[in-house]
This record gives sequence, structure tokens and C-alpha cells, in this order.
Amino acid sequence: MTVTIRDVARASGVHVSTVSRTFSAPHMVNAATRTRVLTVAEELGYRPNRAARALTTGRTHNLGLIVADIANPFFPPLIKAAHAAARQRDYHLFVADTDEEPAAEEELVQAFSKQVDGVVLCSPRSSNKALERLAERVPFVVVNRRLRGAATVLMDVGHGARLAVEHLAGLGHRRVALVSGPAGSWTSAEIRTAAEQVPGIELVVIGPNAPTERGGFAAADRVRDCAVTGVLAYNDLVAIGLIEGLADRGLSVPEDVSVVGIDDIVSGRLNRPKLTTVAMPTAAAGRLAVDLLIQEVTATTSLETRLVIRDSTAPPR
Amino acid sequence: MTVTIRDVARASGVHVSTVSRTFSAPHMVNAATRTRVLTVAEELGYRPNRAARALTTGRTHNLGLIVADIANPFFPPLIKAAHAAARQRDYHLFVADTDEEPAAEEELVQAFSKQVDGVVLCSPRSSNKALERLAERVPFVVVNRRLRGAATVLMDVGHGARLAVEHLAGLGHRRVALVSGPAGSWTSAEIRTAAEQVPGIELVVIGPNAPTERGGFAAADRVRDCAVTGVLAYNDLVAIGLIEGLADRGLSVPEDVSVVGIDDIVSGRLNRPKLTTVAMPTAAAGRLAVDLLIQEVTATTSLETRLVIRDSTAPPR
DNA sequence: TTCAAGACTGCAAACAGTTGCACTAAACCT
DNA sequence: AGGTTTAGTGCAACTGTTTGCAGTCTTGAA
Repeated sequence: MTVTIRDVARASGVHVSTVSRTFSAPHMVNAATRTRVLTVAEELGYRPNRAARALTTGRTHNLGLIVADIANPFFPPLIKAAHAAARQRDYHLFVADTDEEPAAEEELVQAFSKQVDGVVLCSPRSSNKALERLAERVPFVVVNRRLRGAATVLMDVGHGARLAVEHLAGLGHRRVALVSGPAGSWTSAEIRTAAEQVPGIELVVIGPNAPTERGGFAAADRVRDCAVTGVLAYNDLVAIGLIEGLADRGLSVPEDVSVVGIDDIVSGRLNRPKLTTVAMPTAAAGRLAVDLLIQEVTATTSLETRLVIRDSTAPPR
Repeated sequence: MTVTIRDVARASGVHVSTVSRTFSAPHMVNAATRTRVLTVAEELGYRPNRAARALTTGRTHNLGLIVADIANPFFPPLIKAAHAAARQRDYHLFVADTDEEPAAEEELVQAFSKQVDGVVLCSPRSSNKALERLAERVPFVVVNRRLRGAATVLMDVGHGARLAVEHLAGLGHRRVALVSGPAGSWTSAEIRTAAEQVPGIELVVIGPNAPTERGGFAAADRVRDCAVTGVLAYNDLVAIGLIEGLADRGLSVPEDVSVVGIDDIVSGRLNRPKLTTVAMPTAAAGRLAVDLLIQEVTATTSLETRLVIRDSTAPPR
């Protein structure tokens, strides 16, 4: 049924090992035989079986990518870039979704372990111990989480948050709210410590909140009650939900309160008002993560973020 | 290094075949030995090697999913649902992105073929012939494309388009534009033929257009020039771009012109005005596609769509 | 008591490749 | 001419698991 290396060997009058080598070590075989084997292989429609190859070499040429929620608009650009980078080096990409369930991370890594050469873990929520245990099973790189000993790619959201709050300060705001993210999120912690350090700004922290539009919507009451003129939201979805919630309460953005988001998802660009936000280099992170994985270098890199000023911020009344 | 079935066999004093059976055919092994093997396996941290298993059984327990553009907001919910369905049956999912390049479809399927038990192809653009050729290599199901002989899941966008145009008619519109999608798209053709059949409506077709916000933006001039009061756009991104383009030209939605999109992506819900749109059951399609694949049934199913009326449509001036 | 049936388990041959080693023949060097 | 290197190829063992077949040991029935 399926054509194997032996069929090609027979049809081209050489031993299987020669066929094997024309594919995995072409320089070791005579040019003439090589082309003969290749044409025969082409005719027969032979493709090396990667699973079988993996068995002896131990390398699968597959990578795993684990995110909390594929449908969260933050991730697709990252996934896309990771896929492109993998493809470029002839790797295939498993994609998995933990559904925001930390336990699923561990299980997925385990399940992947024999089938991939490495996995990239985005914003993992598992404990350090659990991650270290996993590191013994399969190489991985973590994105947006600090982890000793593992390859890491960080997006410098702290810097972005500082820029955002400074932007608000520059517009004349003095009292701003931080509508924070879920408890235990590295990103959320980074944002907070950075925001707190901006001089001349009185920061009130509201949270933790779900990292969703709904979470932002639900925080609207508390934002209104704490008498701020500016808000930094955990991410764009939260910002959009918050803007909607504020509108329901008669407050308009940016006239009554300025809101800045984080991530720069497309919905933010399409939203009215267009969101001022901290652009996260998600594509670069995805690409870099798989490159690190493939090259087996364990470095920790921090990617630049930048502030994109659009229409949701203005001087206070 | 890595613990194999032999290690478990040795440690629990049975033959490897018994260990194998405790995992793949538990009912064939004595309860006592089974538990012994399982505890030993647990202690040693043994996980069956799927690649090796695939070699003898021919089943990899992997599936492939190919879409045109992972970052297109239409797809992530589909991918997520497909992943969940796969996971539920202990399958892993390769995800790939053709970058809107039809040639990539064929190449990706080829590359996947030995490594998956089947692939789901979303809105493929390859020729029928090419697809039939691929069908010989690996089972697949196509989404949003009609293909004889292959398992198919369709979203009944024609019906949705008809509802949309009827909705406009009901509001009193008489002349509406169809801002169509890319040439050769099955979906676009479906929309068109359905929209043309609504009585009492004079339809002017504008296109083909890129299926993006930019495409919609670029169509704004032609929409203005053709003196319509209502528009059906190929998808929500086009609709949003169009609304923006119209605003630039001093036309507001829905006061001056009503716009209805298709897909019901989140950006449409978050957009101002909130988009009236045809909701596509993407999650259901993803789930169904992998179920069909796993169960190896080749049926063709058509999923219901429905009209969601929000704020971008109103009676004409 | 004897025999057949059934429940477990072991044996060994696959599955589709890779790779260290051995071998041959040609090319190169004095 | 003789020896040494080198290029190319074949041989066979190995990767981790499954599975048809055969063997052993119980168990139940006649």
C-alpha cells in the first residue's frame, strides 16, 4: 500500500541504506546513484516516514505549542509566527489549548513529550516546581514567565506599562487606576510594579480581574467609584469591556476618563474609540521561541514593547 | 535515558508483550498483573511512545488542521473547538497555516500524510483535481467547500445571506450592494447566488475584494458611488473596514447606510456600531470536522447559520 | 478422571527507517 | 609497483511497540 524505503531500494537496484542516505546524508552518496534514487523515489511517490525516522534518531522534527486559549486574540499572531518559523526549518507544530486550566499544561507536555523535540509554553500558570519537573522530560522555552534554567522569551511589558502611565501623567492625569489581571500572572505583576514606580501618579489597584471583556465590564463600577481620570487595563479586552461598562454608566472615553490597554490586538484597533495601548511583539516572540527551541540555546531574551497612542486617551477634564 | 516498555517489563517480571497489552488491550491481562504493571509503570514514569506505536498499528492518533490564516479571527474559534474535540478522544492536533497560498495546501497535506490519521482542510482553494489526488494519500474532511466523495462540513452561509438581505428588505431598503470576497471562494459564490434571489431587492455586486479590513476600506468609494442604502459584506472584517471608509467620506452607519457583515467575529461585537451579522457556527464546524475524521464517516453536513441583528442596520433615510 | 475450553502469558516477527562497521575499488603518493 | 587513503556501498543490528501464534495452567463439564 504505502511505499517504503525498501520499495525504492528494490526499484533502483541499491541497498536500503543507500536510499536512506540519499535523503538524510546526500553528500555520502555518489551523484549518479543519488539522482537515480531520487527519480525513482519521485516516480513511486515515496516520502520518508517521520515516525520511523524518529524512532532511531530520537528527533521527531515536531514542536509543541501550548497556550491558555487559542481564541484569545492575543495568541493567534504568536501561533502564526511560530508556525511560520517552524515550517521554515521543516518542523511541524502541534498546537494545544489548556482552556485556562493550569493542570492541563502538565498533562499536555507529558503527552507531547515523546512526540516532539521541544515545546513552547506560553504564559504558563503551573508552579515552578511543576515546570522544573517537566523540564526533565522535554526541552522547552517559556514565553512571558521568568524561570531559572529554562530558555525564556519575555516581552518587556513592565517598560510598556511605565510608558503608558507616563503618557497619562504627561497628559495631566494624577490619579489613575490599574485594572489588573488574574492572580498569579507574571504579566500582571510586572505591570503593577512598573506602574507603581512612576513619579507623580497616585495608583489605585483594582483586581484581580478575569482577563476578558467581561472582566473589564465588571470592573466599571469600581473604576467609577474610585474617582480616577485615567486607567491602565491589564489587556485590550479588559479595556474594551471597561469602556463599554463606563459608557453604560454615562462616562465616555476619553472625555471623562482615559483608558489605555495592553497587547494591541486587532479588536483594539477596530474599536471606537481606537485604543491607546502597549503593543506586544507577539509575532516576534513566537518566532524567537521556536528558533531558540530548534537551536537548543537556552537564553533569556526580553523583547521591546512600545506605546501606541490612539484615541482613548486625552487630558483630564 | 528514556524509559521503555522493556524497562517496565523487567521491573515487573513479565514479558514486554504483557506490558504492551496492559496499555492497549487491558482486558486481555489478569487483573493482578495489570495493576502490578501499572504501578511499576507509574513509578518509572513510563509513557508509551506513540511514534513507535504508530509504526506497527498505522494509526498515529494525530490529526492535521489546515487553515488559510491562523490570525484571521474567523479561524481561532474553529481551531479551539477542533482541538477540544481531538483532545477528548486523545488525539493531538497539528495546526498549519497556508498563508493564503493555495500551493501550500497540497504541500502541507503531503508533509502531514505519514504523521496523521487525517486532516481537516478549511476553505481550501486548491483545484478539485488536486484535492482528489490528495485524498488518495490521507483521509480528510473539507470545511466550507463542496467536494464530491470527501467528507464535508458546510456552514449554510447562503441561507444566512438570504436572511441578511431579507432583513434589509424588511427595513425598507431596495437597492443594496454586495461587497464580495476573493475570486474563487466557495463562500463568496454562495453568498452571491443567495443574495440575488431575494425578491424586491436590486443587488449591485462590488468585487472581488480582499477578505480583510483593508479590502472593505478600499471598497468604500465604489459603495458610495453606486447609491445604495444597504450593504452586505463578505465578512465582518470587510464590513468593519467599509464602515471606516464610509466614515472617512462623511457617511455614517447606520444613519446613511446600513451594513451587515458575516461571521460574527468578536471584533464585530466590540466594534462601534455593533455589527449586524450572520453568525457562522465555526466552533461546531471544527468539532464536527474532527469527529467525522476520527470516526471515518464520510458524510456531508450543512450547519445552520443565523442572523444577529445589532446596531449597524436601520431603515433607510 | 479425563478432556475441552478458556484465560493468561511468552515468543518472535514485523513496522520503516538509521548508522557503525566492513568491504571493494579507484585514486593518490612515493 | 606497492601501499595508503578515500569514496561509495552493503550488511545487520537497533529504535519501541504491536500482534498472530503457540504454549501453560485452570476450570468446568461429562
